Amino acid sequence: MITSRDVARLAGVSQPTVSRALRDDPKVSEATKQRVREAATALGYAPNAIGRALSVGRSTRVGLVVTDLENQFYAHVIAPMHQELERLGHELVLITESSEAAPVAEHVLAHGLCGVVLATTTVDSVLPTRLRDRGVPFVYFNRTALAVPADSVTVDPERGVRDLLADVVGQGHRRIGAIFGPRNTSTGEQREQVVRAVLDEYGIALAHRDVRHGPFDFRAGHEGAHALLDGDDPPTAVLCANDVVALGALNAAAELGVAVPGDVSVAGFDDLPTSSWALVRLSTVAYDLDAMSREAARLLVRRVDDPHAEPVRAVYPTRYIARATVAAPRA
Amino acid sequence: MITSRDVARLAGVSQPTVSRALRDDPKVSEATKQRVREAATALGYAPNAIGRALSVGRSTRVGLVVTDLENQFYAHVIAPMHQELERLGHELVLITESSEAAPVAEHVLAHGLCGVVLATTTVDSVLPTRLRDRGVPFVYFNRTALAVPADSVTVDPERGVRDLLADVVGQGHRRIGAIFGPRNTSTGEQREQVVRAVLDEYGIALAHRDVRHGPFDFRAGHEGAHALLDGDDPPTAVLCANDVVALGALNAAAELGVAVPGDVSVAGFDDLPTSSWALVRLSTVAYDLDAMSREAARLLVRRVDDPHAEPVRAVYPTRYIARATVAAPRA
DNA sequence: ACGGCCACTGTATGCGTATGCACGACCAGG
DNA sequence: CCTGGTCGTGCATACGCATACAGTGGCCGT
Repeated sequence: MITSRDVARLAGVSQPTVSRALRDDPKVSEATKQRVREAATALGYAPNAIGRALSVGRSTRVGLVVTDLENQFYAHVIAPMHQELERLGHELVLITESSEAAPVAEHVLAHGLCGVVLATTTVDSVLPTRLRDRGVPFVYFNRTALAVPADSVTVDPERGVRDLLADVVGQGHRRIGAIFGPRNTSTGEQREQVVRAVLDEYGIALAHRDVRHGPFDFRAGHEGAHALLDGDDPPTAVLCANDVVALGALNAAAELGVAVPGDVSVAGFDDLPTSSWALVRLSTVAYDLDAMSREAARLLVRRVDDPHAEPVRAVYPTRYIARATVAAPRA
Repeated sequence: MITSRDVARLAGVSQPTVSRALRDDPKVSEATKQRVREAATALGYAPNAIGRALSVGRSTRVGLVVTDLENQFYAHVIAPMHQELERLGHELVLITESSEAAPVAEHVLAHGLCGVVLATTTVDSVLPTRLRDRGVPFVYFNRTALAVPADSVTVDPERGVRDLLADVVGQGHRRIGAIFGPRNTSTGEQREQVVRAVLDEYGIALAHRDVRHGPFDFRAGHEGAHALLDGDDPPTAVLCANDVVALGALNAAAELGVAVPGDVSVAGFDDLPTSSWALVRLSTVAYDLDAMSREAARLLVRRVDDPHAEPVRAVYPTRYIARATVAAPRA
């Protein structure tokens, strides 16, 4: 391995001067910088991140805390976030939040991560508290747990859901069912509230038997839709917690021979690429997940550089995209 | 941060003794180990991975080199691999192979990764050579570049493709088209060869105009199928490089109003979860991607521990899964 | 001409852990 | 009683980089 010492020897300076020169310290003369840079490129020197991390007390690695790596949704979070972090000179390491929060917090410290993005926070998680107590910078992504304030990047479902429901109700649906997300997630809770509030404006209430709750995964949508649609008097429309859930529901409908949107309308939330497939054509609520992921990366890096900056709460707007899974109920 | 020195003070021993005791060095007496362990848990001490990495010259972080993080396929690689690595006490960091190979190799050294998994090698990539020259342990996953020998985990398409083609040909297809993968990937090349060889046994040759080549992504399948199916005399079956490509093809068919399998049969390779959706029901060639991903993780860790171990080449068998996208051509 | 300041560079040290080596204690054998 | 060995522990140091601090030399002002 080529070290700064090797570069120093070649450039005829001391090791600290190499360190300073390459980091563009103004206290080093231009001439020296030039020589050092030449020596560095001649040797193919690259600073050792481990050494630097040990020295400065923190690394350039940020963790992304996620529970369900197989979930399609996160692929579209990881990719842009990773790209943005790379652009900023940081690395992405994946962390799955296995049951206990303590391991995650310890993990962060022990491995010298400079900060973490929490993408699957539950409102009752102790992880944010732990991180705050240990002084680990973090940002909420998508979901939050506002008891512990921090930078956050979230979505405002209002506009999109309002327009979605305008379409659904406008088409004539009155018996509306829903497969909501977990109550202990801010996104699940918030979307449910908005749906109920807007429907209330139309004088529509969700029947208890038409409502399901479950995780944000395919299975929840699949099982939920089976339960909702298999009876003798199913709702004419099913609102889903997100697109992945909606995909589960669409497939359940297909299995049951229930036509979409002929027999039942289905709507999602997220507008994943899959949702625009010709085989799917899911009517859903869209927002800029890509931009959000990048912003989360930037916010975290900013936070790491300046731990006392005022927390920013970025909120992304939503819009309804009418495709082919919402239509008028059968007469 | 709590260091081994703090533990040493509390336990009344020296710092090196703490280091040895916690790593279960036989040269430390049981009594001392006991005291050290107690002190460590009392303080909530966790060894600092950075310090250790600097000291031993390598870390416990392994890189996964991938080009297309959005690709569904890799979600099903990353999840199990990550889990297995975690089990083995390692971390996963994502690396995207941006154009040049040099950056990746340097990156690995600079960030002290203990090894990498190459999941998107091309046969003409210089990365394997670079890694070998720099002594960085690595394993090939899925694809290989055999010019540079190393551990590898791959798939043997033979059995699955043979059975698939038996079905396709048995159903009566003679005009068969294909959207193959890139020629500079071992998987693309190998699958194409097997397909051609087996078809040859049936006395069938692929017409030049019925063959497309492209990356292993949705778009390639989508555009390829548009090209193949939009003419006045399309093939009656389209073999796809993998499931993601097949999904692109299925959607293109849907857009064109071409019925599957009524007007055209479509087959894939991989058997991703999506392929078994009721909306998709893709006939495809399956293998145990989950087990492969885990094995790659284990092999890499083994290689890191013993750089001179004999390279192992794990090859996974395939089997054909007939679902609903392959049927007899229209009379 | 000399004090003082600025610009630059080198020296020394620290970050947390691992490890070669030396040392002391203790025991057995001669 | 001394020698030689073993066992357990501490000491010193290394890993690669960053940084506080201590110089060194030159230049300017008086």
